[in-house]
Amino acid sequence: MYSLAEENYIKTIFHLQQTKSGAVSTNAIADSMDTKASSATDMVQKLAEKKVLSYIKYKGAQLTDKGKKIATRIVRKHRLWEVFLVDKLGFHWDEVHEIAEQLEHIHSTELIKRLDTFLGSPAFDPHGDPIPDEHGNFIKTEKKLLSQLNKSQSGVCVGVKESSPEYLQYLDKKRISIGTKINVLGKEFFDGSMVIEVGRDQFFVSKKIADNLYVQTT
Amino acid sequence: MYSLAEENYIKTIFHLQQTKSGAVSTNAIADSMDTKASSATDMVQKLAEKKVLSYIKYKGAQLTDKGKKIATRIVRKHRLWEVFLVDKLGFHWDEVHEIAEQLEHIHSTELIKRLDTFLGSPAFDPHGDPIPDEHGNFIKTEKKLLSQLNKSQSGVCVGVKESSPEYLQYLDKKRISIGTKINVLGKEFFDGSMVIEVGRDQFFVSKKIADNLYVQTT
DNA sequence: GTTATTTTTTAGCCTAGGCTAAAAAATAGT
DNA sequence: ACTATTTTTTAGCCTAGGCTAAAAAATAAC
Repeated sequence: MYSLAEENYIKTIFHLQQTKSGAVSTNAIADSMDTKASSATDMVQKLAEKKVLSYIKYKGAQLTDKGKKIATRIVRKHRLWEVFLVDKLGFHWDEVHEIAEQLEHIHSTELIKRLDTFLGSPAFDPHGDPIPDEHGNFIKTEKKLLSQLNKSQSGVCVGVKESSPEYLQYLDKKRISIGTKINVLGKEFFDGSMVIEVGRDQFFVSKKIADNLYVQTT
Repeated sequence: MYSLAEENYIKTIFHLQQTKSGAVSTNAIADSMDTKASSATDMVQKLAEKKVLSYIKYKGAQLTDKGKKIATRIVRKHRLWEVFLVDKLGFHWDEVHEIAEQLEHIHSTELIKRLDTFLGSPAFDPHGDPIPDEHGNFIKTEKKLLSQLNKSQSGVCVGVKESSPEYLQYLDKKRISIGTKINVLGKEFFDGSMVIEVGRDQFFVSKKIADNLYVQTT
């Protein structure tokens, strides 16, 4: 059994090594956890002893298979609870992250098995992120960022990269959610901004907006 | 915000002062929490500073109104989650206590409000214990212990005093659950044992069994 | 290829919550 | 009422996880 602190470190390292390949630095861990590098070093050393990750001094940490398994279990729990909060309790997708952050640490495999069944074994969470199955397998999706599309291409919104309440509320205002079709009417190469069509509306989006929306192209 | 440890102490003290009136001793707290009296003393002193309880050295602790409010909120959460686990996820009533013990510490008033609505604002948990409302009010029930009934009296099972898996499984085997009608056919005053009728079955129960079953008499 | 700067680690300290052993207060036995 | 016993508290120590400041390694800059 792993402590709350250990689980949070494992999860953070897992997410960090998804984006950047190779070992993740103690500084990167500390930054994304709002703690100090010295604390991260301590914990990483402890987790290395427990064979959850491999760690080379001054080089960084990398989860072992054991560590990845622990991490995916936590991610699975987090995302299933998010589905519960949105689908069953009627929360809005921008409100659930913090609560799921706590729920993901409830220890009971039976609970998570039953929750999964209750929710109909969903494959994606409310933000469009895939939910790993019991064995830790993610569904592979070849999603692109909206910013990678060109003029007159189109895609269906499948998720967001950043899920801050501000961003999610922006999307809401523009009536963009999972499943929404988006047509790129124009793209400005100077700053990466776009004019897009959503339903009957046409409007301008900055590169920052387009950089954080995942779409599936057909 | 109170820490996990603090919440657990508050809850334990609340439950202890339900049964025995007056201040509860640090030893009693320690016993029912599987910890040492010295630890209980430390925590009780800390909670007294926070005005959660009043504490007189060598005399014991008593929750203040503030403390009782915190406690009932935890109890409300615990019992609502138990209803969720049984009603929605199909757990058996003897399996849910430990999981609810963890879920009761999730901090979000919005969550608990929505969970309550989702469950249809239940008044009792799966063990027959009343669920306090948002304001901390319990429904008053004048339930008796089965052992308090006499020959040819009868009652309806409304809850259990001890909820160990062993006991709950015993009740299950005998087909006794919330709502089951029980007739007392005979009572032995020497040892308090009884012969009772449940449905078509008639069988012997020891005082220990009868001492842990709450019934509502009509 | 030295020197300057940044990154990472170590050393030492702090708080929360435990524990043990000893001291002090309360209670019981005579 | 005075011991003996039990209960409760205190004192001092331990571990998990943090933090700061200093040291050490890695990287960048000439």
